[in-house]
Amino acid sequence: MAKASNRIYSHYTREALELFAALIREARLEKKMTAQELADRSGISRGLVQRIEKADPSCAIGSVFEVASILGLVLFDSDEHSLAEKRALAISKIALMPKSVRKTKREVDDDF
Amino acid sequence: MAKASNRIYSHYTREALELFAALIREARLEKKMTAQELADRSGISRGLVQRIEKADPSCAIGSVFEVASILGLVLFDSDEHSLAEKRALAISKIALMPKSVRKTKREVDDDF
DNA sequence: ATACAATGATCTATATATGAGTCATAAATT
DNA sequence: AATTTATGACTCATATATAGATCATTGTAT
Repeated sequence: MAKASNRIYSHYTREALELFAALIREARLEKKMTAQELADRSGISRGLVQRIEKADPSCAIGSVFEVASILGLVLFDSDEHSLAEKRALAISKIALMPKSVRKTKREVDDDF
Repeated sequence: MAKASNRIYSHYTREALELFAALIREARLEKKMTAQELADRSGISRGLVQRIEKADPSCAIGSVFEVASILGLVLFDSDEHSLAEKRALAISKIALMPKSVRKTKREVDDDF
């Protein structure tokens, strides 16, 4: 068996994973697609689709996003900006920031 | 080397991955956290943080979400409903749907 | 200008995710 | 009610992601 990997995840992470999994399964059923079909179209195995729909944290993020994409799920809630725009925006913002973080003696980071 | 896995991903998937990666790096720099620090707090290695920030599709989704969670990134844009609420909603919706998809002779699924 | 710490890149070894089956059960259509 | 397909659960073999180094370089701060 896959041994379930005894890693620990935050509550938030688990819930996000479970929501994502539920959205995927919901979309698949809505589109009346079998797990096998979805697997084929996504270029992965049926077993992996099953694990994705069970919110297995060890699945490759690329596979999960691809499945979501095939199902037409909207990632990162595109409201005003498109996905590409948001990406470009974030990247240009990063360009303006210090490229590496320097730990001075100034205690831990207290930015709140 | 990791051999980069020659899998193919949709354009949408790639952009989503890159946006996610950018948001993570941006948040880390904003919080003045070193890659090592983020790795420690997330329970992963620095190398993995690097790959995540480079939008490597093969990273485990659990690790990526955990990193995002540590950085306080909001997954699935919680507007009206909380993450948990959305999850519960999706799950109860699934419960009302047919549990398995049946392929009749009625051509492929033409739902558009 | 110098020092030092963080990053990026790369390598190796090990753990483990994934694909490819199989089987039993559940559930949808007839 | 009977049939047949999709699903869920499991096993095994193999590919590969990950941790854990090290080293060169870049960037920050003094």
